[in-house]
Amino acid sequence: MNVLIVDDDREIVDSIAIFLSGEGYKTLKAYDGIEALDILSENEVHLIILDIMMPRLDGIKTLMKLRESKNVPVILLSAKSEDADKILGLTAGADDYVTKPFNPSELVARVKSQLRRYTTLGSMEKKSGEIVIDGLHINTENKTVTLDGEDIRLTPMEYRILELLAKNRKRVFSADDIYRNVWNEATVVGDNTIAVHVRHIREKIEINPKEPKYLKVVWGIGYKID
Amino acid sequence: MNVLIVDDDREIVDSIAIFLSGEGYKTLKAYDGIEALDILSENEVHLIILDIMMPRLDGIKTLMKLRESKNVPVILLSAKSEDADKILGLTAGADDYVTKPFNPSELVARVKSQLRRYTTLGSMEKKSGEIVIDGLHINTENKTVTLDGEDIRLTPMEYRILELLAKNRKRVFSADDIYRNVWNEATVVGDNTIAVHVRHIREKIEINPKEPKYLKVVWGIGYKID
DNA sequence: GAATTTTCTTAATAATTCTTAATAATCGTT
DNA sequence: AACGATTATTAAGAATTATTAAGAAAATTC
Repeated sequence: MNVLIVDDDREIVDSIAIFLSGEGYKTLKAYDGIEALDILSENEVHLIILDIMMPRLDGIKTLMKLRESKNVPVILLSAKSEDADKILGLTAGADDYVTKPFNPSELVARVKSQLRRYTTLGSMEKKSGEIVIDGLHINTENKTVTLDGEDIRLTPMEYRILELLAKNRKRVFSADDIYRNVWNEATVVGDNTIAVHVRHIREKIEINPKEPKYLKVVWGIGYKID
Repeated sequence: MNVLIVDDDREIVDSIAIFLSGEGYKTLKAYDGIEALDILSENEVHLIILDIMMPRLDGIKTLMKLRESKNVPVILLSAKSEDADKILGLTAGADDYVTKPFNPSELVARVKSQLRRYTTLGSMEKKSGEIVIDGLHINTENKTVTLDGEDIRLTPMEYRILELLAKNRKRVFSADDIYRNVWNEATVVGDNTIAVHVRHIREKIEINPKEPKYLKVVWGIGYKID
């Protein structure tokens, strides 16, 4: 992993470089914004540590310039701890903001944190996109359901109810719980909607709806899958 | 975008919620780690703001637990500004660390910063002019689309709708939203135009338009690609 | 300016969700 | 075990929303 360190104070650049090298990162150095952009255009850079106060081209302007073409994580560095500056920096496209003087270990931790998201990206959602309950497979990525290999066509509402119960096996949901989770609103009194949906789901995923294997009733309370 | 706020101090939770709601985020609330994990298992959460000091299950333990299955961005919140705590938190899998008392606007800026990386995902390298969704490649430079290598001929209007949805994956657009974005004007009542265009796009990019892989319907709301 | 393509309109059809009501199962009480 | 009360299941259909087909209107191309 290559980290570009940008600051007009060479001592700071060097000391940061030493800490990062110790953690196994390759470091590149620049001493103002123009130099930083030059290096960026020629090298592969995975993260940038960018000081704000610099001659020629300051950190914020550099950040805005590089954001036109690159999407690499940027940690801003600044002597000012003013909130307004932090907000400005973060709004301009920074991923983090550290005020000087800083603890080198904290900076290293923040570098690692940003890069971790880079490397483990893509799996923003659940790590496993599939819930398996015996023959019932629920793919939460493409919202598809198969039963013993056979594709099951569920309506959107039916799918959401099934996914809710499948995600929380053994937990019992009352009709009202389901309503809240799926519709995001309280139940209307004397409502039978959930029961109807449950029936439809059962018709599709149960061989014998009278003796449900998956979607079971808990009398007086609600429904569950276990 | 849904943000889960976790803190045993209800006042803090409520005030953060107010600020985030003002920015258009949906908020969910929990008052300890156990509650947080419950909510996480049932809801789609895009970012978590997590206090460290909490009864029952503290923030760090909660973070470690949820990292077993989820990869959602987490901003830690703590009264302690000790470097050691920050480092511990960041190492445990947090994406950011904010100390109390904090400036609400700064917190909002950090939330936006974390979510920006989430939404503009995939394009870690140069902002390539290409959107890739499985076999579907959309070249925003020359406005061309290919499906599994095959060239797809879309009309200008169809292309603009597809690009809009593809650029904002997972986001649901109502017919009116699409109208506003593509035509820059409000929808006429009782209009079916969007549905027809969607159908045409589907005919071209979906192998089986009945079971759309890319351009999906969200019943009662609109369309999306995810 | 004729031919072609693209966009929009209309209307019929299909799918999904919700409501209602009748029936069946379960439970607690006697 | 019989009873009434409660709760669940089921069926049928109404209301809502989406899909589809066909063709008219508008724009573009040659």
